[in-house]
Amino acid sequence: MDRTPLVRDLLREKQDELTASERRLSAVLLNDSLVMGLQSITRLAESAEVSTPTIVRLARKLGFEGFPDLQDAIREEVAARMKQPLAKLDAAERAEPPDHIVSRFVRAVSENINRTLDRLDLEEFDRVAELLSDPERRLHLLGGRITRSNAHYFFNHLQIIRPQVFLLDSSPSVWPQSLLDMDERSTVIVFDIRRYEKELEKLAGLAVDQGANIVLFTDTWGSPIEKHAAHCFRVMVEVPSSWDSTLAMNLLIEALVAEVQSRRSDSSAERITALENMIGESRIFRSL
Amino acid sequence: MDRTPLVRDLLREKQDELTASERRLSAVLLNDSLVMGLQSITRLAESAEVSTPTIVRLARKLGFEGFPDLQDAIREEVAARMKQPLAKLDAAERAEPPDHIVSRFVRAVSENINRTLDRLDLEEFDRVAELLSDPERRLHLLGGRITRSNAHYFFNHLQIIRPQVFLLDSSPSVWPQSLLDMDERSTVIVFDIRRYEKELEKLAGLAVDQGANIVLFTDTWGSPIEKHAAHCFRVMVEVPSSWDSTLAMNLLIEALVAEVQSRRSDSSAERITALENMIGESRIFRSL
DNA sequence: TTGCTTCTGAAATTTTTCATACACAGAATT
DNA sequence: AATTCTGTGTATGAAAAATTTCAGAAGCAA
Repeated sequence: MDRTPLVRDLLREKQDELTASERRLSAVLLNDSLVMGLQSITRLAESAEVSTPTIVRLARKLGFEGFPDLQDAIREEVAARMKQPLAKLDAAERAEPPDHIVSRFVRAVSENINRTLDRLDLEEFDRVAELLSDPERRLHLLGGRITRSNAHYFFNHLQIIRPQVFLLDSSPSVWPQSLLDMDERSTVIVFDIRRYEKELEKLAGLAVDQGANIVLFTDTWGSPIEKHAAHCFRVMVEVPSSWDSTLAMNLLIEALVAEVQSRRSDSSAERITALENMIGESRIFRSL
Repeated sequence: MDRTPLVRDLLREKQDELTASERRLSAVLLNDSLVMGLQSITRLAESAEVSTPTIVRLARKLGFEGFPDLQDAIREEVAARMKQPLAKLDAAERAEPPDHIVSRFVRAVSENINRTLDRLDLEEFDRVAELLSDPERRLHLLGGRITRSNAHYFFNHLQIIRPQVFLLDSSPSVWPQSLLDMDERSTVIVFDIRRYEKELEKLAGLAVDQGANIVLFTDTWGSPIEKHAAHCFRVMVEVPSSWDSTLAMNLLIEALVAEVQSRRSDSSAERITALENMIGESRIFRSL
């Protein structure tokens, strides 16, 4: 048997030459480590939601005679992988140099996420989800220099799901106006990681004085805002970089978004439909 | 069909009841971790030097309806084994209720990250890092409705590290002004995931016409911008939520930030010091 | 707009697969 | 020695798979 290039590599290599539906197919194949490709062409077509001719065309594009020929190559590849001990797969299969920044980064991020979850109190998560699902409560979001992006991301989604969501301006000079609205029917979500910013603490303190509830996202060292916060998520942020990683934080945010959405799926569905309509209409006015 | 008993175990278990040629067949199957069983019945028969009826008989003996049924079971078994051990990113062993949204989320995110990395071309990553590290090139960032937050995050960091970084306004009506600056010395970083936005593509096209280089972050289904892009990162975004997850994308962004920073660590250090000073001074003016 | 190219899947066609019927060989039983 | 039983393979056709053809859809250029 000639040293056929691996189907995986072929797929990745030719990715650019593939058409839309061929790429859909390729995604399905790469997803399950090619195992999907061991079905009949018909079933594979259904799985990938393409037609059988598309599959044949892809096979030819990769240099095979037809689908069965491609399938043979896949089978060999799978067989070869099955012989390896499982533990080795991860490192062996991925041909990355282990010291490449991406590899080191992923290791650090995995560690961060794991340790963040270790510390996460699921009941607190649920309580916060409930708090954020209450449409009667106003939500104010606020972040620091770096974490403002995270606040923005959270804001972006929450605003679609529910009413009464506000993102504070990046300039502290206009915060006082927002502060006026923060009372006992408000929840303030603050992001504050290392190089904690005085302004944030100041605002958090004032908000609490007015009766607002604070939900804090911070790192493990502890922001000064913790003492004001009703709920607090501590995430790991260290990575091999001059910067901190907010990935673990984003994970929590995304999980919260998913949970809040599912808690109010009925009402948010209406809201989303209304929103889509508006986007449709406003598009008319856009030029470019 | 939830046939929990593994084919492999079934074979070993019933070994005594098997006839001579059935046993020959069973040996072939067990030999290659069942992968041989994924061929057509004809070829499997040849490999094991038995006749096709023998194979059907064995399948029935094991409790399957026929050969395809057995083959399905084998395929599932192989697929299960091929599933990558998710490095350290695995919430399954954790004490969390496995069906809690957080747990499900983490599992999905792990998969996304692994698969995204599987597809990542490290050389392309390096080329993009180099592109972004060139201080002579202007960088314009741009995202869609949801991905704008990611663009913002990237912008936030790049702007600190290097000069000439610009974030396009969220309103397309003012894009033309930015477009003026996009020439062959510009790199445009576009984020575009599903529910691809026409405006983004339009802008990308125009930017390319002016000679700009496009770096695209998209999902695996393929944004229409791909055809304009000089570099393209495809990330997995599916999670158990109504929303897509941009975590894998954030990972790439953070890794790029780290790499760009380290490539120009000398010059960016100066820049950061200067920035810190400015923050220190401007704080004087802040009131609250 | 109009024609041109590219992509895609429905449908028709060819090829292969899979299961069945059956024949035959050898072993065990009468 | 004749008869049954068991294990096996050959031959066969229905069913499914793989390929080809072709026409419509979608995008692009002029």
